[in-house]
Amino acid sequence: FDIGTAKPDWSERKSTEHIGIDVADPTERFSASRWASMAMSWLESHRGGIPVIVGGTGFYIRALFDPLFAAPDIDEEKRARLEDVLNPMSLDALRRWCTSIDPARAHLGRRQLIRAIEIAILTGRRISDLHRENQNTTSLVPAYLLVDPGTALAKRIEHRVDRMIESGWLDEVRSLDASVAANAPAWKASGYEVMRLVARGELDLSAARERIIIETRQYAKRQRTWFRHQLGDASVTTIDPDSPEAQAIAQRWWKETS
RNA sequence: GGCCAGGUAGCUCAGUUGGUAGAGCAGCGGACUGAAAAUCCGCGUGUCGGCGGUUCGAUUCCGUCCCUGGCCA
Repeated sequence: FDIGTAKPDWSERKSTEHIGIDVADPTERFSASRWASMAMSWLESHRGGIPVIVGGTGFYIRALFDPLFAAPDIDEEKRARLEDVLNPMSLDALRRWCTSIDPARAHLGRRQLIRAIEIAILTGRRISDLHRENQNTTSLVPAYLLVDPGTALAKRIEHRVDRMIESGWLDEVRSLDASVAANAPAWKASGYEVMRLVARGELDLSAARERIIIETRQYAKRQRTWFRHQLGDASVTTIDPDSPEAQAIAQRWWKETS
């Protein structure tokens, strides 16, 4: 999963050391806390410079500076058995169940409802309580640089998708489809499931292109909403990369944070 | 030029036996504590193609014109 995930290419990796690429198998279930603990160990083993953490997944980055509660130990076998019961359930049914055991989480999405029910049943504790009692802290203080080209974003997304297609995305997906389990979590990455339909001859490329552009735009919209509301009182500097002042603002931000 | 089918939300369409209309998608806003490029929640006034006519009342019926597609010349 290289092309559609926009991994930095070899020349970029040569000019700047990149850490944290290809750290999980496509079939693995990953998590924000796993990423945060990996990231913490990378930071500790690279003292000396100022690390720049780059990416669009606010939840993962925040988990590093505002640590998640310590997960209670859960018997994996019991969890698997419970999921066999939960997975086939309708959204409404999950919501009703969650309303009765952890109502503070009942307004969230399917994935989150399942987790809330699992934690409550398998540990006897509510996530909302664990969250409130969370004592985990870190001395790291982030300074965010939010890069948002505003209305120009739509055009940039189109170009980005076109470049991926030109770079052989379809061939990549064809070979992944032959080697990676169809339900592997990595297929959830934007565009991959749509491209897989093209690879299987179930959708034509131009329809897929439109679909992927829309998916990406919708993801970007969610990112904007997330960064607008979920960063608390962290320091955030915003730049429009197309604006003439962008570089100067970024340099000032860099100086102030270092 | 003739005949037929259409013209309703940004797009694809439904609908109103005459009382000014609603779905999906897109878009916008929001939620978010171990699958987050994920998972969810909320938001629908638009000359119902134009102009006339009938009617208390027309997007709906009638006439006419314009546009699109198909068939025939």
